[in-house]
Amino acid sequence: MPELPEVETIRRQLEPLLVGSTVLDAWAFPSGKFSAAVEASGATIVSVDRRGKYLLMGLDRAGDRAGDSPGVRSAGTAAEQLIVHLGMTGRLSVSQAPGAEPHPATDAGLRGGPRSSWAESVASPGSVPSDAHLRARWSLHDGRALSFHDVRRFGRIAVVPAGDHGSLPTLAALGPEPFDESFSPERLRDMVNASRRAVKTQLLSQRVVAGVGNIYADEALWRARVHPSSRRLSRDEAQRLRDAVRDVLAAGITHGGTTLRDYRDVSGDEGSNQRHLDCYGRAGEPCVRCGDVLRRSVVDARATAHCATCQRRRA
DNA sequence: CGATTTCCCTGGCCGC
DNA sequence: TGCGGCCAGGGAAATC
Repeated sequence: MPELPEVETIRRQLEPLLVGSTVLDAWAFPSGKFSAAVEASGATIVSVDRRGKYLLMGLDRAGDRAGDSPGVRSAGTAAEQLIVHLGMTGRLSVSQAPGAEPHPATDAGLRGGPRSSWAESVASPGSVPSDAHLRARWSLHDGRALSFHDVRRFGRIAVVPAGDHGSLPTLAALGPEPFDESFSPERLRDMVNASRRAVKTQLLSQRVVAGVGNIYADEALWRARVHPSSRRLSRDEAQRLRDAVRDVLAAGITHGGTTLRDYRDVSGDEGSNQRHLDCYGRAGEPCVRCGDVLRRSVVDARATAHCATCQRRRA
């Protein structure tokens, strides 16, 4: 379940691997969610950015600006964007040098065949994505390839004119980045109090702040001592919640993301933030702050944990 | 137009 | 061992 810290971890790894690479050819799984991947063929990746949980790769094509010399092109001038949302189980990986990995169409290393040196070098079996779940593959000019695997197909791929996000309404209406100045306690309080929806629902909506999913929402609310079903925030609560959202996301990035089951980074490695969770998934266990047993509930159709003692319901 | 509901997907796990 | 049933859940579309 990649949220902002997981996507940012992936972005940081992809940036040096992909910037300057040209897509020679592309393949997509036959589904409208992924078919746009082939539209990146022929383009050069000039930047790897992130907004909320969306990965945005700037694309430029030779001949887009006939007068430009190649060296003049820079990030921010991309004509198009390749947008990838990882959904629940999406994974991106970049193959090693040409020939270092078995071809997906072969069964080498799968059943009885010799295992690749790459597969042997990694610890967890889950770090090797199954070819059955390949959803898109971009062949690069130097023989490497960028692959997108997604077991449950909740992910999504789009190629759009730069900044034209009309086909992705959540991205188009995305709230501020959590570390941006504009994500202020005042804005958080105003938006939450202007709606009658539960504060956790608002955090998950992506409109109040970008990039928070179920894990980090529970963590932030617990840390800020705000009840997930609360519908109003005091000034103090808004200040605590704003700070807590930043704190838990920053910790998530520091620890390379949270791996509960599916999440892996570009190298196939797990994150370690799951060892630092205080609330998410801990219903029935004692609150590490006060000792009361964490309660389980459902908010916005999402499993929710909270401490009834620390997180008082206001309204 | 905002709020609410439904649907998309499949592997892992549980009970029988 | 096999199998039905249930759960996880972000975002888009449909509906209220």
